[in-house]
Amino acid sequence: MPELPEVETVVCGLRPLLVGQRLDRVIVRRPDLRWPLPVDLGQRLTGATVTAITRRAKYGLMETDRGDTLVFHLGMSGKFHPLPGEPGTHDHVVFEAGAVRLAYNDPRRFGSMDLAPTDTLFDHPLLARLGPEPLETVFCGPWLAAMAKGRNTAVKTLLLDQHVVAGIGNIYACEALFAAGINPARKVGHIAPARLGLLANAVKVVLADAIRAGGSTLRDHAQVSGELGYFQHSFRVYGREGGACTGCGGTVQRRVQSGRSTFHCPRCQR
DNA sequence: ATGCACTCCTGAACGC
DNA sequence: TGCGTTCAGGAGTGCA
Repeated sequence: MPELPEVETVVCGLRPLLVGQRLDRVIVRRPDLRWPLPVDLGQRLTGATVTAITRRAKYGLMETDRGDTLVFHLGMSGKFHPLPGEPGTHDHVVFEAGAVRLAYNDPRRFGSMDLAPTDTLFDHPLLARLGPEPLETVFCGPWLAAMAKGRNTAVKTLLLDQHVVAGIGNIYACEALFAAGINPARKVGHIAPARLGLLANAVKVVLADAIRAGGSTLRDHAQVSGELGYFQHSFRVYGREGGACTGCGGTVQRRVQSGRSTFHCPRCQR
């Protein structure tokens, strides 16, 4: 389940393979991902040279010399992998550039791709209203406090709101709340600003550590090289229901919060 | 404006 | 062994 660290890992893997390369051929084999791909996506990318590959929130951005940028989201199960032979069932888009042949593979098809003009890229509806990057300095305790003001929602829900801060998903929300010692169900409007400062800092530390580990591989995530991330071995609460809390030895609990599993230690997180 | 349920999809894990 | 059920969840949509 790609969140910010996983997308960062994928983008870093794509960069050395594609930046500076001319895309000889881009073949759309299955256009019905989360949204229908633009009908001319393959045609518009074919012949273009990739000039940069970056990331915004959980989106990858592949810029070309034709004034277009490919915006892609990995959804739940999207990955890029080298394609030595024939494409398989879930290899929906194939990129060929010289000796490089890559497939975008996405069994669940929650991912998406679109093309946007580079000069107005951040006006794209998927990107325009995103909150700040969690690793940038704008995202901090005072920012969280401003976002929390007057809100009656659970603190975990606020962390998952991409308009508040962009790129955090279920796993890292759980881990950051544990690191900050805050109960995920606590109403965000009632948390002292100082504690929100601890939380903002915890988000940064958890994400930076996860990027360093190549992300987390649970079921789906893999780097472009096929290597697996290993941050899942560092989880303190996520997926550890019934296990001993690494902080106090108590029991990690799971509860469902707005349809998602939330893991926390009731003793360490208040 | 805010908060919530619902929806998309498939493979893995689980229960009988 | 095999079938049916449940779960995982990012994020847009639509409703109260």
